[in-house]
Amino acid sequence: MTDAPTPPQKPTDTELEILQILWQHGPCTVRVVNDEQNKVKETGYTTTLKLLQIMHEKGLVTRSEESRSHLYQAAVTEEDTQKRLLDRFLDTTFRGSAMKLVMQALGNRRTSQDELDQIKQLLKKLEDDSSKPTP
Amino acid sequence: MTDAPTPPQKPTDTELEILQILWQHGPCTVRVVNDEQNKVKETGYTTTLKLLQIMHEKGLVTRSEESRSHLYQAAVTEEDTQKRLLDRFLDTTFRGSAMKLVMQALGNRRTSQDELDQIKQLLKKLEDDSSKPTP
DNA sequence: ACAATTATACGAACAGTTTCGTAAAAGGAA
DNA sequence: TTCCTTTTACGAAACTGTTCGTATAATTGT
Repeated sequence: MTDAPTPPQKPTDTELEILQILWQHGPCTVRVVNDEQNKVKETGYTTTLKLLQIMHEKGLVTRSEESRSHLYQAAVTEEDTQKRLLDRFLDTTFRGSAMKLVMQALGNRRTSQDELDQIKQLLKKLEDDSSKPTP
Repeated sequence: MTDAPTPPQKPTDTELEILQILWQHGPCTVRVVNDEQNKVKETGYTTTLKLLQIMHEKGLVTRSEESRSHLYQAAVTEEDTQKRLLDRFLDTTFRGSAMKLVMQALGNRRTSQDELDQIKQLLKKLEDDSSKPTP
Protein backbone atom coordinates (compact mmCIF):
# COMPACT_ATOMS: atom_id res chain seq x y z
CA MET A 1 0.00 0.00 0.00
CA THR A 2 1.14 3.48 -0.71
CA ASP A 3 -1.42 6.06 0.36
CA ALA A 4 -5.02 7.17 0.94
CA PRO A 5 -5.72 5.38 4.22
CA THR A 6 -8.60 7.58 5.32
CA PRO A 7 -10.58 10.13 3.31
CA PRO A 8 -12.20 12.02 6.17
CA GLN A 9 -12.79 15.11 4.11
CA LYS A 10 -15.94 17.14 4.06
CA PRO A 11 -17.22 17.16 0.48
CA THR A 12 -18.24 20.50 -0.97
CA ASP A 13 -21.79 21.07 -2.17
CA THR A 14 -20.98 20.18 -5.76
CA GLU A 15 -18.95 17.18 -4.72
CA LEU A 16 -21.89 15.95 -2.70
CA GLU A 17 -24.16 16.27 -5.72
CA ILE A 18 -21.76 14.12 -7.69
CA LEU A 19 -21.51 11.60 -4.89
CA GLN A 20 -25.30 11.34 -4.88
CA ILE A 21 -25.20 10.46 -8.55
CA LEU A 22 -22.51 7.85 -7.98
CA TRP A 23 -24.38 6.35 -5.03
CA GLN A 24 -27.53 6.06 -7.07
CA HIS A 25 -25.97 4.78 -10.29
CA GLY A 26 -22.92 2.89 -9.17
CA PRO A 27 -19.72 3.28 -11.21
CA CYS A 28 -20.17 5.93 -13.90
CA THR A 29 -18.26 7.48 -16.75
CA VAL A 30 -17.77 11.20 -16.77
CA ARG A 31 -20.32 11.34 -19.54
CA VAL A 32 -23.02 9.72 -17.43
CA VAL A 33 -22.32 11.90 -14.42
CA ASN A 34 -22.40 14.96 -16.63
CA ASP A 35 -25.68 13.93 -18.22
CA GLU A 36 -27.20 13.47 -14.78
CA GLN A 37 -25.97 16.87 -13.66
CA ASN A 38 -27.45 18.46 -16.74
CA LYS A 39 -30.87 17.18 -15.78
CA VAL A 40 -30.70 19.58 -12.86
CA LYS A 41 -28.36 22.35 -13.98
CA GLU A 42 -26.40 23.04 -17.14
CA THR A 43 -22.83 21.95 -16.58
CA GLY A 44 -19.96 21.75 -19.05
CA TYR A 45 -18.42 18.36 -19.66
CA THR A 46 -14.91 19.39 -18.64
CA THR A 47 -16.32 20.93 -15.50
CA THR A 48 -17.61 17.57 -14.42
CA LEU A 49 -14.37 15.93 -15.48
CA LYS A 50 -12.30 18.35 -13.45
CA LEU A 51 -14.46 17.86 -10.40
CA LEU A 52 -14.10 14.10 -10.62
CA GLN A 53 -10.34 14.43 -11.00
CA ILE A 54 -10.17 16.61 -7.92
CA MET A 55 -12.38 14.23 -5.98
CA HIS A 56 -10.08 11.45 -7.03
CA GLU A 57 -7.07 13.33 -5.66
CA LYS A 58 -8.96 13.88 -2.42
CA GLY A 59 -9.81 10.22 -2.19
CA LEU A 60 -13.56 10.74 -2.41
CA VAL A 61 -13.81 8.52 -5.47
CA THR A 62 -11.80 5.73 -7.03
CA ARG A 63 -11.48 5.16 -10.72
CA SER A 64 -10.85 2.31 -13.07
CA GLU A 65 -8.79 3.21 -16.12
CA GLU A 66 -9.21 -0.08 -17.87
CA SER A 67 -11.32 1.16 -20.68
CA ARG A 68 -10.67 4.44 -22.36
CA SER A 69 -13.60 6.08 -20.60
CA HIS A 70 -12.61 5.92 -16.97
CA LEU A 71 -15.15 4.61 -14.53
CA TYR A 72 -15.57 6.61 -11.35
CA GLN A 73 -16.95 5.15 -8.18
CA ALA A 74 -17.69 6.59 -4.77
CA ALA A 75 -14.93 5.77 -2.28
CA VAL A 76 -17.08 6.70 0.69
CA THR A 77 -20.44 5.22 1.57
CA GLU A 78 -23.58 7.30 1.65
CA GLU A 79 -24.25 6.42 5.28
CA ASP A 80 -20.77 7.29 6.51
CA THR A 81 -20.97 10.58 4.72
CA GLN A 82 -24.42 11.29 6.09
CA LYS A 83 -23.25 10.49 9.58
CA ARG A 84 -20.20 12.72 9.28
CA LEU A 85 -22.16 15.61 7.83
CA LEU A 86 -25.00 15.18 10.30
CA ASP A 87 -22.62 15.30 13.25
CA ARG A 88 -21.14 18.52 11.98
CA PHE A 89 -24.50 20.00 11.11
CA LEU A 90 -25.91 19.15 14.50
CA ASP A 91 -23.06 20.92 16.24
CA THR A 92 -22.94 24.04 14.09
CA THR A 93 -26.64 24.61 13.58
CA PHE A 94 -28.37 23.00 16.56
CA ARG A 95 -25.55 23.31 19.09
CA GLY A 96 -25.53 19.55 19.48
CA SER A 97 -29.16 19.13 20.44
CA ALA A 98 -30.34 16.10 18.48
CA MET A 99 -33.76 16.53 19.95
CA LYS A 100 -34.28 20.03 18.64
CA LEU A 101 -33.23 18.86 15.22
CA VAL A 102 -35.55 15.88 15.30
CA MET A 103 -38.47 17.97 16.44
CA GLN A 104 -37.89 20.49 13.66
CA ALA A 105 -37.42 17.81 11.03
CA LEU A 106 -40.64 16.07 11.97
CA GLY A 107 -42.53 19.28 12.40
CA ASN A 108 -41.49 20.93 9.16
CA ARG A 109 -42.23 18.11 6.79
CA ARG A 110 -45.16 15.81 6.33
CA THR A 111 -44.19 12.36 7.52
CA SER A 112 -46.19 9.29 6.61
CA GLN A 113 -47.77 7.02 9.20
CA ASP A 114 -45.48 4.24 8.09
CA GLU A 115 -42.43 6.37 8.76
CA LEU A 116 -43.82 7.47 12.10
CA ASP A 117 -44.21 3.82 13.02
CA GLN A 118 -40.59 3.13 12.18
CA ILE A 119 -39.51 5.98 14.38
CA LYS A 120 -41.69 4.76 17.23
CA GLN A 121 -40.06 1.39 16.91
CA LEU A 122 -36.62 2.95 17.12
CA LEU A 123 -37.66 4.93 20.19
CA LYS A 124 -38.80 1.77 21.90
CA LYS A 125 -35.52 0.10 21.07
CA LEU A 126 -33.54 3.05 22.40
CA GLU A 127 -35.47 2.93 25.67
CA ASP A 128 -34.88 -0.78 26.05
CA ASP A 129 -31.19 -0.41 25.37
CA SER A 130 -30.83 2.38 27.90
CA SER A 131 -32.09 0.15 30.72
CA LYS A 132 -29.33 -2.36 30.06
CA PRO A 133 -26.50 -0.25 28.61
CA THR A 134 -23.54 -2.66 29.00
CA PRO A 135 -24.73 -6.28 28.97
CA MET B 1 -39.63 51.57 4.54
CA THR B 2 -36.70 51.56 2.21
CA ASP B 3 -35.13 48.12 1.92
CA ALA B 4 -34.25 44.71 3.40
CA PRO B 5 -37.65 43.09 3.32
CA THR B 6 -36.37 39.53 3.40
CA PRO B 7 -32.85 38.28 4.16
CA PRO B 8 -33.18 34.76 2.79
CA GLN B 9 -29.45 34.22 2.51
CA LYS B 10 -27.64 31.13 3.60
CA PRO B 11 -25.05 32.15 6.18
CA THR B 12 -21.54 30.78 5.72
CA ASP B 13 -19.94 28.67 8.44
CA THR B 14 -18.19 31.61 10.04
CA GLU B 15 -21.27 33.76 9.79
CA LEU B 16 -23.24 31.07 11.55
CA GLU B 17 -20.70 30.99 14.37
CA ILE B 18 -21.14 34.71 14.81
CA LEU B 19 -24.91 34.41 14.71
CA GLN B 20 -24.70 31.81 17.46
CA ILE B 21 -22.80 34.29 19.60
CA LEU B 22 -25.35 37.01 18.92
CA TRP B 23 -28.26 34.68 19.64
CA GLN B 24 -26.74 33.69 22.94
CA HIS B 25 -25.60 37.13 24.06
CA GLY B 26 -28.04 39.51 22.47
CA PRO B 27 -26.69 42.75 21.01
CA CYS B 28 -22.90 42.77 21.11
CA THR B 29 -20.03 45.06 20.28
CA VAL B 30 -17.39 43.83 17.88
CA ARG B 31 -15.11 43.45 20.87
CA VAL B 32 -17.44 41.07 22.64
CA VAL B 33 -18.02 38.98 19.55
CA ASN B 34 -14.30 38.83 18.95
CA ASP B 35 -13.59 37.81 22.53
CA GLU B 36 -16.11 35.01 22.22
CA GLN B 37 -14.60 33.82 18.98
CA ASN B 38 -11.17 33.80 20.56
CA LYS B 39 -12.38 31.37 23.18
CA VAL B 40 -12.68 28.85 20.38
CA LYS B 41 -10.16 29.96 17.76
CA GLU B 42 -7.68 32.82 17.50
CA THR B 43 -9.26 35.52 15.39
CA GLY B 44 -8.01 39.02 14.65
CA TYR B 45 -10.18 41.91 15.76
CA THR B 46 -10.51 43.40 12.29
CA THR B 47 -11.42 40.03 10.94
CA THR B 48 -14.45 39.94 13.19
CA LEU B 49 -15.25 43.53 12.34
CA LYS B 50 -15.13 42.84 8.62
CA LEU B 51 -17.35 39.83 8.97
CA LEU B 52 -19.94 41.81 10.90
CA GLN B 53 -19.83 44.58 8.30
CA ILE B 54 -20.43 42.05 5.53
CA MET B 55 -23.22 40.42 7.48
CA HIS B 56 -24.73 43.85 7.90
CA GLU B 57 -24.65 44.42 4.15
CA LYS B 58 -26.30 41.06 3.62
CA GLY B 59 -29.00 41.88 6.14
CA LEU B 60 -28.07 39.10 8.53
CA VAL B 61 -27.52 41.55 11.35
CA THR B 62 -28.65 45.04 12.24
CA ARG B 63 -26.54 47.56 14.06
CA SER B 64 -27.03 50.51 16.29
CA GLU B 65 -24.51 53.30 15.79
CA GLU B 66 -25.63 55.37 18.73
CA SER B 67 -22.56 54.86 20.83
CA ARG B 68 -19.11 54.83 19.35
CA SER B 69 -18.87 51.07 19.67
CA HIS B 70 -21.58 49.87 17.35
CA LEU B 71 -23.94 47.28 18.68
CA TYR B 72 -24.66 44.37 16.38
CA GLN B 73 -27.75 42.25 16.65
CA ALA B 74 -28.99 39.21 14.76
CA ALA B 75 -31.58 40.17 12.15
CA VAL B 76 -32.73 36.58 11.72
CA THR B 77 -34.04 34.32 14.44
CA GLU B 78 -32.27 31.15 15.42
CA GLU B 79 -35.31 29.04 14.64
CA ASP B 80 -35.90 30.48 11.20
CA THR B 81 -32.28 29.93 10.36
CA GLN B 82 -32.35 26.39 11.70
CA LYS B 83 -35.44 25.67 9.65
CA ARG B 84 -33.94 27.10 6.48
CA LEU B 85 -30.66 25.26 6.92
CA LEU B 86 -32.36 22.03 7.90
CA ASP B 87 -34.53 22.08 4.79
CA ARG B 88 -31.48 22.50 2.63
CA PHE B 89 -29.46 19.93 4.51
CA LEU B 90 -32.24 17.41 4.32
CA ASP B 91 -32.45 17.79 0.56
CA THR B 92 -28.75 17.76 -0.20
CA THR B 93 -27.60 15.11 2.26
CA PHE B 94 -30.62 12.91 2.90
CA ARG B 95 -32.43 13.42 -0.39
CA GLY B 96 -35.41 14.81 1.46
CA SER B 97 -36.00 11.82 3.72
CA ALA B 98 -36.72 13.30 7.13
CA MET B 99 -37.05 9.84 8.52
CA LYS B 100 -33.58 8.72 7.57
CA LEU B 101 -32.20 11.84 9.15
CA VAL B 102 -34.17 11.37 12.33
CA MET B 103 -33.14 7.75 12.62
CA GLN B 104 -29.48 8.66 12.18
CA ALA B 105 -29.68 11.54 14.60
CA LEU B 106 -31.27 9.44 17.30
CA GLY B 107 -29.04 6.47 16.62
CA ASN B 108 -25.75 8.31 16.59
CA ARG B 109 -26.12 10.23 19.81
CA ARG B 110 -27.16 9.36 23.28
CA THR B 111 -30.57 10.82 23.94
CA SER B 112 -31.98 11.16 27.43
CA GLN B 113 -35.25 9.55 28.50
CA ASP B 114 -36.72 12.98 28.96
CA GLU B 115 -35.93 13.90 25.40
CA LEU B 116 -37.28 10.62 24.13
CA ASP B 117 -40.52 11.39 25.96
CA GLN B 118 -40.78 14.75 24.27
CA ILE B 119 -40.33 13.13 20.90
CA LYS B 120 -42.94 10.50 21.68
CA GLN B 121 -45.32 13.28 22.57
CA LEU B 122 -44.67 14.99 19.27
CA LEU B 123 -45.23 11.75 17.40
CA LYS B 124 -48.58 11.32 19.10
CA LYS B 125 -49.52 14.85 18.18
CA LEU B 126 -48.51 14.32 14.56
CA GLU B 127 -50.64 11.18 14.36
CA ASP B 128 -53.61 12.97 15.83
CA ASP B 129 -53.27 15.87 13.44
CA SER B 130 -53.03 13.59 10.43
CA SER B 131 -56.47 12.14 11.17
CA LYS B 132 -58.05 15.60 11.06
CA PRO B 133 -55.77 17.55 8.69
CA THR B 134 -57.88 20.68 8.08
CA PRO B 135 -60.20 21.36 11.04
C1' DA C 1 -3.15 69.94 24.51
C1' DC C 2 -0.89 65.64 23.75
C1' DA C 3 -0.11 60.83 23.73
C1' DA C 4 -2.01 56.36 24.08
C1' DT C 5 -5.82 53.54 23.36
C1' DT C 6 -9.83 51.84 20.94
C1' DA C 7 -12.94 52.12 17.28
C1' DT C 8 -14.42 51.98 12.21
C1' DA C 9 -13.52 51.77 7.26
C1' DC C 10 -11.34 50.09 3.37
C1' DG C 11 -8.66 47.60 0.27
C1' DA C 12 -5.82 43.99 -0.84
C1' DA C 13 -3.86 39.42 -0.23
C1' DC C 14 -4.88 34.60 0.15
C1' DA C 15 -7.16 30.21 -0.15
C1' DG C 16 -10.56 27.21 -1.83
C1' DT C 17 -14.13 26.14 -5.35
C1' DT C 18 -16.06 26.13 -9.82
C1' DT C 19 -15.96 26.95 -14.62
C1' DC C 20 -14.13 26.54 -19.00
C1' DG C 21 -10.79 26.96 -23.08
C1' DT C 22 -7.41 24.49 -25.33
C1' DA C 23 -4.28 20.82 -26.37
C1' DA C 24 -3.15 16.20 -26.86
C1' DA C 25 -4.20 11.22 -26.99
C1' DA C 26 -7.31 7.31 -28.30
C1' DG C 27 -10.62 5.15 -31.22
C1' DG C 28 -13.81 4.54 -34.95
C1' DA C 29 -15.48 5.25 -39.72
C1' DA C 30 -14.75 6.34 -44.51
C1' DT D 1 -4.32 6.51 -43.79
C1' DT D 2 -7.08 10.45 -42.88
C1' DC D 3 -10.88 12.71 -40.76
C1' DC D 4 -14.16 13.11 -37.12
C1' DT D 5 -15.62 12.25 -32.53
C1' DT D 6 -14.76 11.32 -27.74
C1' DT D 7 -11.91 11.44 -24.02
C1' DT D 8 -8.34 12.97 -20.69
C1' DA D 9 -5.14 16.45 -18.91
C1' DC D 10 -3.85 20.85 -17.69
C1' DG D 11 -3.91 25.60 -16.61
C1' DA D 12 -5.95 29.79 -15.94
C1' DA D 13 -9.92 32.82 -15.09
C1' DA D 14 -13.88 33.97 -12.24
C1' DC D 15 -15.94 33.74 -7.70
C1' DT D 16 -16.52 33.45 -2.90
C1' DG D 17 -15.08 33.60 1.66
C1' DT D 18 -11.61 34.75 5.13
C1' DT D 19 -7.81 37.25 7.01
C1' DC D 20 -5.25 41.13 7.95
C1' DG D 21 -2.47 45.62 7.30
C1' DT D 22 -3.10 50.30 7.36
C1' DA D 23 -5.38 54.74 7.59
C1' DT D 24 -8.31 57.59 10.07
C1' DA D 25 -11.56 59.14 13.55
C1' DA D 26 -13.25 59.20 18.38
C1' DT D 27 -12.24 58.85 23.32
C1' DT D 28 -9.65 58.73 27.50
C1' DG D 29 -6.06 59.88 30.74
C1' DT D 30 -2.24 62.77 32.17
